[in-house]
Amino acid sequence: MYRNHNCGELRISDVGRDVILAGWVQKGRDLGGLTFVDLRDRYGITQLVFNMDENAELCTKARKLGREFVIQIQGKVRERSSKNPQRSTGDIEIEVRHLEILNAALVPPFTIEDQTDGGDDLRMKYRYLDIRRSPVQNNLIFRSKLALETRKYLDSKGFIEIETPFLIKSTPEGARDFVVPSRLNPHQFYALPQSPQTFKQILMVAGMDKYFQIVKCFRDEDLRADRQPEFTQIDCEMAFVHIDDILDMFEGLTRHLFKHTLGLEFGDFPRMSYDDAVKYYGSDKPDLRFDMKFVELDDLAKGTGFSVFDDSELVVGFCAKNLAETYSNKDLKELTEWVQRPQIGAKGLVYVKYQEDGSIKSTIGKFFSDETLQTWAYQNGFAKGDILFILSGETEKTRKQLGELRLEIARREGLMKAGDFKPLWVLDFPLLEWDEEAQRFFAMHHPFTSPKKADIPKMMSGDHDTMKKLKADAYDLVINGSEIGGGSIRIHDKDLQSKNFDLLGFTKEEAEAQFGFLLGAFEYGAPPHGGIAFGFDRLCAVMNGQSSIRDFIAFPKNNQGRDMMIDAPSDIHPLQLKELNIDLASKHNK
RNA sequence: GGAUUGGUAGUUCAGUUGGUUAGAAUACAUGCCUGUCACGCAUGGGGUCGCGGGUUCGAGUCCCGUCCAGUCCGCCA
Repeated sequence: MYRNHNCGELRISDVGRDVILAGWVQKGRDLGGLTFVDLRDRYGITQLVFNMDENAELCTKARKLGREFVIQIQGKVRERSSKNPQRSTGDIEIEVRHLEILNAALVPPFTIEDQTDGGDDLRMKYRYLDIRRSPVQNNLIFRSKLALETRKYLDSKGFIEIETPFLIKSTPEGARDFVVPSRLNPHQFYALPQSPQTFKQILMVAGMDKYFQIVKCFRDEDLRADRQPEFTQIDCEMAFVHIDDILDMFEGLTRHLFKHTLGLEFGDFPRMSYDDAVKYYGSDKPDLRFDMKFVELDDLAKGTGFSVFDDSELVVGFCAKNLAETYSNKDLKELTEWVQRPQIGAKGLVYVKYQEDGSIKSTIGKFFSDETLQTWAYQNGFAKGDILFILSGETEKTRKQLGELRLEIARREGLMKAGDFKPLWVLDFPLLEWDEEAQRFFAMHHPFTSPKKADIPKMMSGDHDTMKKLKADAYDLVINGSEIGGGSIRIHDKDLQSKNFDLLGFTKEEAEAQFGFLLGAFEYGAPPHGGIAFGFDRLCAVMNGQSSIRDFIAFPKNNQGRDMMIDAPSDIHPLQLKELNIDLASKHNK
């Protein structure tokens, strides 16, 4: 027997008990005649004590233990004479009788402590050491719990978990595919799924009307703190449903998950149209933990002879409460430079300070009288002490820029509070998105998304501008400004699906070659259906108030898509290449 | 593809205007210490200043190139 207790469970009530423990040496404290060793496993830390008077040989051995040695001890639980209330096992210690070193360890390259001194790349390279740290362990334990609760809820609602294949067909729409060469079919490739989308739709046609899967998906795009090339989705699909059936079901799932992991309960999630989200928050995923809703100032600001505003498509601003006295001219200048950075790209930043004494201070004071600016404040409900930030220009760009500024102010003012959760449904996304460069439409969600019923006739006959305005039965679940889930009612009619492919620029032949199986399935009795997919890694991170998903993934990839621990991707043996009929000559000729 | 920040001891970082032998903390090693739990005290070892080139009497510091890492934009149906 290696152990009969773990390192986190012994209490004062266990005093006198003979125990066997095993684990890693967290740290030793050698006081001369007395040596303490903290023994750690994933359940906690238990203090071992060795006394020179009682057993000099054993104590000497204990003094030589290094960090992260794996040891097994046998001893008796006893009450401490000086307790440590910081630790759950702090009332007791183990008076050790036998000590066995199961495995010695090198000095770790960073400290295995909650607040480690290790940088990110070291932690990734030695991920097995990093995962010994309790913050990372807790994240992985949370993830496991979240997956379990997901299965519990969906099972209770009659969902069936069905696995779909990883080796599938590459399609040009959407993200870049990871491809896998086929040995049996020379010069042909599988693609790894970006999502099980078409398979879950086929399952609906097959009559498995409530499907889900906690599944890996793969996208060969650049990485971010919240984006990995392989990531996990809670992928769901239901047949015979309208939008509300889906929203209700998965609002229920979200509630269940928050309740059973964090103990938090929510009322009904607010719902907002895509158009309103963009108009009032400059984003299709607004963070509603704070206000700063946009106010459009066209009526007030235009037509007064101030050309910057007169020449703008849109003049829009928001009110930052109680910042007039906090933000100095220097701060505002710095903020102006911030919005002018190429990543944001605004030309300048206009502000109107409605100061505590009632006076107005503004970058546009030269062009507008104090009375006029006071009217702006008055009409938009600003109070003394507030700042009105204004951007102007082309509508879409300006809204996006102001949305970024809104988030930046929130960051600076600490308004993005961890532990505060503001879920939101964003509804009625556009069906299509025009791509200037490619001179064609792309599906905003994906090519299987159903247009709103009322828009179907327009879709059949409409011109270019009408197409831009088509709305889809598509929805996103947003929490704290993070897109947690997205889905849609799908097209289940062959002709409508063909028309949609047509709008997206597919020829009949291309549509048939790439999605013929789906179009074929639709001819054999496809039920109305729809679904949603949750970004599982991102949900874990958001629920824990973190922005990076990497610490919720046991073995994540770095910015370059590399696994630093196993050093992948890597070269493969020429024989493997030969078997796959792949010639890398071009690589060596370079 | 682009913007930006960083790369100095095992680790996290400091290093002024270009100027003596490159520092701190922590980790590590040795010694002392019988109630520590961020133990304490003393001593010690530890550096290709990412790499290559240039400017200079002299480069961790300035310039050019390059590699690596982080964040962001593009991209991510």
